[in-house]
Amino acid sequence: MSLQDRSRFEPAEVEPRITEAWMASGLVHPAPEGTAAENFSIAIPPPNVTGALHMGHALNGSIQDTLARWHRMHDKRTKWILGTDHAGIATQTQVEKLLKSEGSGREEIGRAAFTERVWEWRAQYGGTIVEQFKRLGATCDFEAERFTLDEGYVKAVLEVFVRLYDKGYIYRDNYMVNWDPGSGSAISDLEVEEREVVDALFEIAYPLSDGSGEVVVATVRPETMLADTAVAVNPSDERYTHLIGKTVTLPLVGRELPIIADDYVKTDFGTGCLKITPGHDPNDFEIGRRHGLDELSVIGEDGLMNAESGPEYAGLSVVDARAKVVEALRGVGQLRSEEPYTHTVPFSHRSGSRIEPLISLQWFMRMDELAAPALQVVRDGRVRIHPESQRRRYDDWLSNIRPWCVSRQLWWGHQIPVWYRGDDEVYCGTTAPEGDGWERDPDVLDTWFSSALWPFATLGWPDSTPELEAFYPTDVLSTARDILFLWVARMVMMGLEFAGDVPFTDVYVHSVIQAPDGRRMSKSLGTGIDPLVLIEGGPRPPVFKEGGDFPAYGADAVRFGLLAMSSTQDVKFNEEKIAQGQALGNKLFNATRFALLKVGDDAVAAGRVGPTPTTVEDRWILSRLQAVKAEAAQRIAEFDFSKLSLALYDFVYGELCDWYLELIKGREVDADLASTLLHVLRETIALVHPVMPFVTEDLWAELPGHDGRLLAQSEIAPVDDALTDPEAEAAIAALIEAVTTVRSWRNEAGVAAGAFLDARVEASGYDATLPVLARLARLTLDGEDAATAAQIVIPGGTVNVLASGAFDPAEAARKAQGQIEKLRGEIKRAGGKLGNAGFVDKAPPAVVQQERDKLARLEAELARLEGAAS
RNA sequence: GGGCGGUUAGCUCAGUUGGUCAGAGCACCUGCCUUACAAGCAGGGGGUCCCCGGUUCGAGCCCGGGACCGCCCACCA
Repeated sequence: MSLQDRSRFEPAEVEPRITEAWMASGLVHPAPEGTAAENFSIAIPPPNVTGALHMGHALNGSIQDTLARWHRMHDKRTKWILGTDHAGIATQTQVEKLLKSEGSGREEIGRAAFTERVWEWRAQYGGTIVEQFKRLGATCDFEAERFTLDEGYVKAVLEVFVRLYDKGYIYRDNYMVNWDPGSGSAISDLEVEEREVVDALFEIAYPLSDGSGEVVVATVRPETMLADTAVAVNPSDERYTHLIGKTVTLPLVGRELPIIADDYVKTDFGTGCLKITPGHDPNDFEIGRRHGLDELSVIGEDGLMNAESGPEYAGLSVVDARAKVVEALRGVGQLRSEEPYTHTVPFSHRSGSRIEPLISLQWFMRMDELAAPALQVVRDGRVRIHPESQRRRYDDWLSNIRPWCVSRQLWWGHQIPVWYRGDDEVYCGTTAPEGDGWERDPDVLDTWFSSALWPFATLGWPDSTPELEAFYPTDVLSTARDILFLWVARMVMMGLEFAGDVPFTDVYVHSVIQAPDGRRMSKSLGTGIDPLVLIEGGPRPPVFKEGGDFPAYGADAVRFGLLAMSSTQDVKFNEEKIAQGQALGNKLFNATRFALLKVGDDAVAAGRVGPTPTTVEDRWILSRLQAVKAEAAQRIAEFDFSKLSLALYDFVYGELCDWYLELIKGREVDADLASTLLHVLRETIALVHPVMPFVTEDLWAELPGHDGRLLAQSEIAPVDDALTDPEAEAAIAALIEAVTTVRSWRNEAGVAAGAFLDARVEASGYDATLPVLARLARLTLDGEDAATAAQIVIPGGTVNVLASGAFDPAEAARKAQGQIEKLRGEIKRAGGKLGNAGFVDKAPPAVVQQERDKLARLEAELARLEGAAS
């Protein structure tokens, strides 16, 4: 349908067609040529293969695509690396659920069949989120999609593991880990979240073995006493120094426990005596290692009490065992107190289960050597983190880094490339060792281990490939705050260690969009908003006070809205910003319609497009266009996407449409005007394209003067300083103020909206704009001799309104009186300021002068108004 | 327990180095179908810039204290 037959932009109709054109053009898949310094690349944070597009993806997708399109349109070979993450636990859980629904299970079908099943699952559902990114208009490299478990990626992961093993950074050890009973695996510190819970705090008396008394310890986990191997006190705690070296008898168990001294114990907390359970508490574990204590385990990896806990408890759940232990202690009279106690305890971020600290044989990675250079590049500015405030977090974390538990007791993931034979033969390599009897370690690596290699593993590392040459290091990494350590910091470490350079030069940490009520957007809370529903229309989720359906806002509007919402801090979802984007798209659409209608088919056919100003408003809009282009470039450079999108909006509405298009409505169209108008429109559309790609691409095709390439493949021309025109800007600024002032006056003086007022303009600075002033303010300027009935003060003079029946003189007088009073007030304030010796003496001369000018101006205005009123 | 951020119009938020800084969008009120757009146009009302001190000729902005709200980190039983 032709443009003139439509009066509004219909995204649903246009988006599929445009997407197809982009994909067919090959623009998303750049040839691996040139160097990374010349080219522009971004690696997408790989979404989980199980995932569906949520608001975070939509925001980050909008950000990255805006950057990609911006740089592509500035003549950079641009690659946006795309792929998905195998997401060990999430995916395994998903498929296990599926198996369960079939009455089967992972243990029943075995490892090989299970992983086969996951691959099948991925083939069937894994492409969802990638397609959803397409709906957003994202120009990721869909032709080179990667997966963190594809063949090349496996090669990279194994290579990295082996090299780290050979360096001694990766080692296997019995160590205290965060055991997640939910997933049946160890997890890293970063996957643990602290939650506040109310438990009971128990005080238990441990009698001294020599019968000379007792010590009282406090605990929220009495069941772990079965694994106690000591009682600790602070060495400087005089209440207990005489007991150090003695032993107590562990109630219920009868084991003798030494009383040891350790600085960890606080003297001013609890009883000052601490039961030590190295097998089930991270602090006790550390203390135990310091003092060479036994490490007993009474809780197994299944979360149940094990044989070690004794026949009475073995097989019980931790909770049941706790009750039973408390009961038994009460029975023997050793329970001293029980009271409610609020504290924070660790939970698994993934499964939601309460973490069980256990000693377990796991693979760990020493991080300090890798952390030092990663810290340095950020301090040096080789990697810049935006906003700056996030840098501190990065710095703090890397400065206090601890070993990383990298093994997971899962089946879905990169299996650890270590083989064992017998009790003491160990082999680590990228391929299986020669010979018989070798058995591979069953564990897989933490998903983040492979994610850490993302920017270079996706480009072909460890091979030396043209892709690495052309696109590594990448330029920008845009991500949410919650994975700054989990992912970003580790990429920096791995990039420096293995790819020989930083993985990216700028990290942009974007805001988190919260639900409209300020809560976290979450599927389980019902506070989530599906970006696709915003694009396509559909029911509003319950977090909205007002029900009904979202209109089909379209991808452009959603992109604009999300960018406009974004900030350096978290923000609440604001539907109005999406609507604002929709309005902008529609505005551009209609502005283009108008321009094409205005210039006519002949001018379109002639295809002459370029800046050929013949009037002051032409010079003005060309000058303003340079300004908005410069501002856009600056906003991109500082990653301020909110200011970027709002600047575009302000230009299109506040300058191009409200004023320029209105100003030229009264003009005959000549070839120069047509050329200028089409030029301004083209440039505007191109400038908006990175934020709102669909509507702009659609309109681009309607405009003359392009070379057949898609807008997405075209350039945004650089700012042309020769077109910057302060004189024209001043003239039009005055005109705008004059028009606005007269309109306001008319409204309040009761002038009918369409009526023309007889008037005479007595003001300087309107030589070039008098006719448009008259037209836009609806003034008739031919009553030379008539008497002035009212005066309106405009920049540079007045508009003298002549007596007529078109306005109410009483209202006009009242309006004038109001203005006079306001002016007197301002004059008084300015006069007071200038009468203040402190101000005149101490303020900078320019400020004082400015105030003097202001006072003079106000007084002149007042004089004119009073002259008219008297 | 440390660290960071926030509090500005009814709502969501901008406000660079202290001096046209009291703003935008939406909502609201008034008037307009002025043929690009009623998903539009023109005009308008509306704020103790969280509170208390301080610095300064001058504070939304700087300093001190406080209140409330978020977030991150953290091994007090």
